[in-house]
Amino acid sequence: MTENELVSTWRDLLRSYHATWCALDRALRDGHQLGASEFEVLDALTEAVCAPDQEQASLRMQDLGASVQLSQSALSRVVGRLEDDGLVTRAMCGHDRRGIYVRLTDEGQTRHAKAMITHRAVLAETLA
Amino acid sequence: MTENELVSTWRDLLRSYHATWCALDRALRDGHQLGASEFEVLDALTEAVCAPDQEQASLRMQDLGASVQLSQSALSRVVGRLEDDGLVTRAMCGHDRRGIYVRLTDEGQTRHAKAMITHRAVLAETLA
DNA sequence: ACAATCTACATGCATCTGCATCTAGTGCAA
DNA sequence: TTGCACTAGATGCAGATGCATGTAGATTGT
Repeated sequence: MTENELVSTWRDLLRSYHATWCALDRALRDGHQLGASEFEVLDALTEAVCAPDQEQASLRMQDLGASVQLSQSALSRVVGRLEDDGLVTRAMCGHDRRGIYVRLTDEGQTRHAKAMITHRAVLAETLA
Repeated sequence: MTENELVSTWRDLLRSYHATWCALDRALRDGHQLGASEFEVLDALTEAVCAPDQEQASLRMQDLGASVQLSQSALSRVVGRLEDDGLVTRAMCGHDRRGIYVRLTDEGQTRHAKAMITHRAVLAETLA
C-alpha cells in the first residue's frame, strides 16, 4: 500500500466514521434519549454470552471495556449515566470485591430493543 | 449487505478509527505538540490548491471546514489555537468582509512537514 | 502475619466538542 | 435608501472525554 493510498484510506475512514457516528448519536438521542456511547454499552451487554457462574446478561466493567471503544474512565461514567437512568444496575462481584457486575434491567432491555431498530436503520442508510 | 454484516462492518470501522486516531493523537502530541485535529487542519491547508486570486496556501474557513471532520465551531477554535501557536494567521477577506482567510506561516509549514513524517508512519503501522 | 505491590473501578481536572446564539457584513426588494 | 432575510465566523454553555490519581481490595514475598 503506497503512502498516498494509506492517506486516502484514512481520510475515507474518518469521513464514514464521523458521518455515521453523528447520524447515530442524533437519531438515538432524538428517538430514545440515548447517546451513541450509551447504546454501544447496552449493545455489548445484550450480546454478552453469559459465563457459567455469572448472573444473566451481566458483565464485569473490564469485560465491557474490551467490547467497547471507550477509555476505562469514560466507560465508568457511561455506566453511571445508564444506572441513573435505570437501564442497568451495578452489583458487587462476590469472589473479587473490587469487581463490579453491570446488568441490564428490564427497562434497559426494552429501551435497547427499541433503539436497536433505529440503530440498524441508520447503519443501513449511512454505511451503504 | 445483511444486517449482521452491516453491524460488524461498523464495529470494525469503530475499532480501526479509534485505534488509529488515538495513536495519531498521542504520537503527534508527544513529538510535535500538535493534536490530531490541529494536524488535520494544517494538512488541509498544505494540500489546498490555490484558487486564482487568493493568496498562496490560504483557505477560507468554510473551505477548510469542507475538508475536515469538525463542526464549524470546533474548526473556529482549532484555528484559534493554531494562531496562538503561530502556525497560521487569520486575515480578512477583501471582497467579503465576513470571510476569513487562514494561511500557513513558515513555522506552520515547517511544523507540518515534520509532523507529517510521524503521521504517515503511524498510519502505516496502524492501518496495516 | 505483614508490608509492598498490583488490580479494579471511581473521580478531579483540564480540554475538546457540538448546539444554540450572537455579531457583523451581504444582497435583494420595495 | 431603507428594511429584511441570509451568510460567515466567533463564543457562551453544557456535556463528554482522557489522563492522572485516589480508594479499596487482592496477591505475593518474606
